[in-house]
Amino acid sequence: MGRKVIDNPNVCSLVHAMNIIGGKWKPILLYLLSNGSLRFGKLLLFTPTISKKVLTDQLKELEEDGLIIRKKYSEIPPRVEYSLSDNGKALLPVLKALSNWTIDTYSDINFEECRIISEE
Amino acid sequence: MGRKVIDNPNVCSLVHAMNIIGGKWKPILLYLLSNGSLRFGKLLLFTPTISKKVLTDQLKELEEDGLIIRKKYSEIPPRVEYSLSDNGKALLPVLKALSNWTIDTYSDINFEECRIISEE
DNA sequence: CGGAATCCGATATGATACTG
DNA sequence: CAGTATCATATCGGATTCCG
Repeated sequence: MGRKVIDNPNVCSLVHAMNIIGGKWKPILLYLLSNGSLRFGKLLLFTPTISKKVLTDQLKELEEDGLIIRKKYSEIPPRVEYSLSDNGKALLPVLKALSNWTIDTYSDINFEECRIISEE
Repeated sequence: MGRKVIDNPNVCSLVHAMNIIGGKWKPILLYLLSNGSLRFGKLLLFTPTISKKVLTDQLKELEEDGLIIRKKYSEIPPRVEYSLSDNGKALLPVLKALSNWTIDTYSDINFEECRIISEE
């Protein structure tokens, strides 16, 4: 009786990747930041059904994993700007490829009609 | 007071993508099937810490989402073979790109040392 | 052999109220 | 404005048992 060893960095790196960007809102947040920095309130506005707590948690995790940068201005009232790090920017093409695969594969779903609408 | 509409198929397709491949073991299962079909028992063997229930659930979801094909042979004892569908195969380059990004970005982690070992 | 059924704990997500 | 703190709920992942 031998031994089967599956020694594959691809598998393990994928598991790691899913831990990092697998959160429900994380791809959205990264995409929202792809055109420049946004304040906490704007991110909250653009993802309408997210709660403050969850947004805070996910942003904190993205920052800890080095995908976004949090810049706090010591003003009253406080202001915080979030933006993509270089690592976060490097992920955008991958997210784009994943998006394209999804659109091609599930052509019965009209992603054009999927809208996120906020009052401002 | 105007209205802010974020109408982006990229965002929505990404959410859909994460629903489909965001499961803890799904990238692993897809990768394991990249070299050909495998039986239920082999998949269970190659992902040692997974339970039967979770493996069953995840395979069922992957099948329902059209990424894998389940072929059941009416034998005693029963035999079931799982393989990638064309859609599943089309996802492999994306998973590879995600893997590469992860390895490049988190170079402090040695994914080479990450092993999955099973007796057989 | 390849599940299904059941139960359970852990984690993820969410609603609400409060604060510097 | 940008969070904390608290509580509640939902979903996920896992252990065990049973079955054709």
